[in-house]
Amino acid sequence: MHDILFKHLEEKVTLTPGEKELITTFFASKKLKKKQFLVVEGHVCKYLSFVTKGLLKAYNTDEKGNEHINQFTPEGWWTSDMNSFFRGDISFYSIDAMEDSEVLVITSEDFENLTLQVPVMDRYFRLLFQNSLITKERRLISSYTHTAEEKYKHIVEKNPDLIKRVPQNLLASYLGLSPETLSRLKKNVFPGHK
Amino acid sequence: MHDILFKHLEEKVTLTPGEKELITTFFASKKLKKKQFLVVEGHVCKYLSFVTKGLLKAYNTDEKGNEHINQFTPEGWWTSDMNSFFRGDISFYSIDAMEDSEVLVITSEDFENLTLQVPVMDRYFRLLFQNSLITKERRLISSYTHTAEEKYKHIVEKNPDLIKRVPQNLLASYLGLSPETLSRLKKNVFPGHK
DNA sequence: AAATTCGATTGATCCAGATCAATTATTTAT
DNA sequence: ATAAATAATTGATCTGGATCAATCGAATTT
Repeated sequence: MHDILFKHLEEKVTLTPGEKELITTFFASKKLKKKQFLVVEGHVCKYLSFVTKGLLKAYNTDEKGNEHINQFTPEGWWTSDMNSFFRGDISFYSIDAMEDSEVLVITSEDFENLTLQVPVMDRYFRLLFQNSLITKERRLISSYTHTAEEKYKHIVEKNPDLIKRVPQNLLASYLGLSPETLSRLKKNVFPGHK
Repeated sequence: MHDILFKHLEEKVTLTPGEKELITTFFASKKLKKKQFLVVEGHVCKYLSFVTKGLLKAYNTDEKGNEHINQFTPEGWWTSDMNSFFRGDISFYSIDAMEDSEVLVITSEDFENLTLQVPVMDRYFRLLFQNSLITKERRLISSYTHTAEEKYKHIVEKNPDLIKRVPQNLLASYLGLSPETLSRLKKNVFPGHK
């Protein structure tokens, strides 16, 4: 259960058996059925969650009722409304399961204790956030500089795996496009294909 | 010189006198005249820089020759092309001084040594990156959901200080707008004013 | 202080992608 | 299996903001 978590932690930092044991005690396991919510927009996001199985999505609903997907989270990745989790504000995003899923969750108080008791976790999350920041920055620049078609080509190339698991309308939302636009531009990207 | 740096570090973590002394040895001071480059797009970004005076900008030039500003960095903030600095790739951004400025710089090897010798720096940067990530995420969602006018109103409200120091065409670039659009929408936001 | 460079404004036109609407798959639930 | 709900496609139209172009203003440079 925690094996996937340790595998990921140990890609970035070295852990002693004692630290591993301690880390285990901080996380609770949670099963989510498809469509079940982990966080609901407007509530406080109580958990930082590591996905061990399945696929979640985090999204915001704007004033006009349009949903904007912020993140897809498959196995081996973390998800949360960070602003809500770390600062206690109400959550801007809802997070729900796109498939039957399993997550390891930690509360913010426990997160604080974990980093104090196992300082190398600060290093792990420093590296994790550092990488996320690089990715997020790229996405932001891409949102300004790339055309709809370029954005689609790019994600197909970089995340072929994800494309297969995600309905097209939700992928459109993630890319900041309307479903119609994504449907149309596919013909240009794969002219010959069904 | 390093005082501003310590003031900022100590907002997030506690440092012993010994740690402070050690930290000091890792940073070199650098003066930049207005328009001078700290990094040039296409080269490796050698430094992570803490601005102690002045104002820098980080920007990318796309295929069509348009500049897209990624970040304005005034005193008390960090700047770098993180992907280049941490991974050694060539830099996607250029960074230059918008005013005569002073920065404290650290190389990536020294950054690695710093975090190993002063582990609490991992915590500091974990917290720093965590906050940056929250901000960057908001900007990304905003780029999809908000109109040009909303983006402008928002930044005027949140960064009134910055607005005064930044020419309008560069602010437009930061917001992903053309200078013409920003000029026009101002009339709607401040109808009475000159 | 004149000259040059750079930024801001205003007007006219254009276009990528959104929106509205209808039709046809494809899932999901019963 | 059948019905109901949801997703994808296609067509027609609209629009926010970009682009092109000219003028005006402000700041640097010599």
